[in-house]
Amino acid sequence: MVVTPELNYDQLTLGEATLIQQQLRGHLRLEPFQKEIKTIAGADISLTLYSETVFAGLVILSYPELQPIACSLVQSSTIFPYVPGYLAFREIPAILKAYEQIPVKPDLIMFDGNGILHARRMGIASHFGVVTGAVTMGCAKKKLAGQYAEPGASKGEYANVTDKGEVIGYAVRTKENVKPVFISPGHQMSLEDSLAIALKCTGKHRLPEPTRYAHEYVNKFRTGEIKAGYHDLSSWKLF
DNA sequence: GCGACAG
DNA sequence: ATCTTGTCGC
Repeated sequence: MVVTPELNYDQLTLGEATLIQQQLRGHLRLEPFQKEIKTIAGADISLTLYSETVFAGLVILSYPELQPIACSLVQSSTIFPYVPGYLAFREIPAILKAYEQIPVKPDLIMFDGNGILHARRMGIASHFGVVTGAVTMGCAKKKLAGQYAEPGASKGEYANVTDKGEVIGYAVRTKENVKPVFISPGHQMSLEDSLAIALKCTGKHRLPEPTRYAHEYVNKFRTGEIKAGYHDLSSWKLF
């Protein structure tokens, strides 16, 4: 873990936020992930237009089955604006609350955003990983930084995303004839790990199962279909 | 100055 | 991100 003042992110200036990102970058670890993966979580937030209310959540899936087994939902608020490159300061406080509420932490977390595929190599997935010590990776729907050549149209094809001469992630075709998603390691895993895991989490949709379910659940949470708290989603299957 | 720009 | 209907394509 790392020294982080209070998460007074709401009061930070972009200059201060940049300094925090540069400091956190010094703690990034991208060594290959060794252990066996048994659970993987998807993290995401849902917002209401013109409101500072944030509906955050994580959905834990079994791996490699990719079946939802639990979810943690929390309502929070933020006044930090959305600024490309600083998404972490707007979403992490809320996601952290939902994460702390989980009794048994997942082996790794996939975020709806980037890991090191970021101008300063400190996207939301990397930021959360360094702050909590968790194993993380990113999966964004649009390119934030770098350049890439359009990958082949078949599912599973991919292309490197490079920036200043280094590979910082991949543009991955998770479904035939659909726009690619952008994969990158967040913390405690290698570039290759992130790509391999993303491909194994691909189902019938463009978004990998972890983030797809996370998006679905936080949205149901925002509309009132599901209540806040930690919910076990698999016990009923035992009967 | 110009273009790019996760959610 | 969110507000929204039908519609084209696999």
